[in-house]
Amino acid sequence: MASTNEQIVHPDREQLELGAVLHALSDPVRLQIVAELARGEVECTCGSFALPVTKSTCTHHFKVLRDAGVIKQRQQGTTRLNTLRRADLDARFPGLLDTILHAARTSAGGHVEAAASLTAVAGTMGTSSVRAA
Amino acid sequence: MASTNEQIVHPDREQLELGAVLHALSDPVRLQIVAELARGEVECTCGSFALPVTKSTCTHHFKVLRDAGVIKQRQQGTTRLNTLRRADLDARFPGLLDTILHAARTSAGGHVEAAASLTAVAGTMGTSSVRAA
DNA sequence: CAGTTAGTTCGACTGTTGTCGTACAAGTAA
DNA sequence: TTACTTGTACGACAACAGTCGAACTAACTG
Repeated sequence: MASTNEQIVHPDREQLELGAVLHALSDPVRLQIVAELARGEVECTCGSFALPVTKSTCTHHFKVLRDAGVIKQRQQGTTRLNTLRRADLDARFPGLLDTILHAARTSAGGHVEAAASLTAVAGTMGTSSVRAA
Repeated sequence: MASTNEQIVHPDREQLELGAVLHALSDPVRLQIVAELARGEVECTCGSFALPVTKSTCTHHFKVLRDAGVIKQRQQGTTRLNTLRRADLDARFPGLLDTILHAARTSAGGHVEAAASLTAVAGTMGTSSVRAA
């Protein structure tokens, strides 16, 4: 594993809180993560994101997203694969994710090109980091 | 006026930031304010909300909503009339407000009955606080 | 005029957030 | 085994958020 053998905990679908989700998505770094995650429906490692923060900060943001129920993390060797909990989010808050992602894409520009960097980085990644959905 | 003659500033439609809006709506008190504001399309005074906080905290929350561009405030005698900036929000972030309000209404229950209290309080209000849309 | 009403402003306080660096753990590759 | 890679854990820190109470301001009401 990446670190301790502590289990990765995710909230149940029924436990998702709107406030927590909105707060999780109100940070630009986390919104960028979710946007990249939503673009390609694949499992991405934490390191595959071109984020302007250090590793530890990155870990923190992924934990916030996970605790809010926005993403799911799965251990795979030394890496941690991330996926959007799209089904759960759509079930609890219909249309919320798509609406926010669309708003993030069209407005508040400047982070729209993030997907390109993701794709570029993904090309340099190892074997098991990305797999087709 | 309620206090100083300082002008009430609102951001332009183009200046609305998604992160700020999401952050503004991630607080339960503010979400309640917006939900009540959205229910009846009228101008409500700050005091017409049955909020579980003091006046000064209330002022703070209204300022956050105003700075984020979620609401518009207009001075009217000693009171301040609040309206949702629905048109601006819909223009910048299509569907976002309705989606969040719907999510707040259906899920995360417990604040759904807020509208009833608003109606009750509105009935006790003075003359110019509520007017038909 | 004095009193009431509606809301702001100003500290103050506590808790949370975003950030970092260093140290560490676990798997993978040489 | 020895590195290297990937990520976590742990302080630490400054900044911010939400809360309150007290003082204040301005309009309205008697």
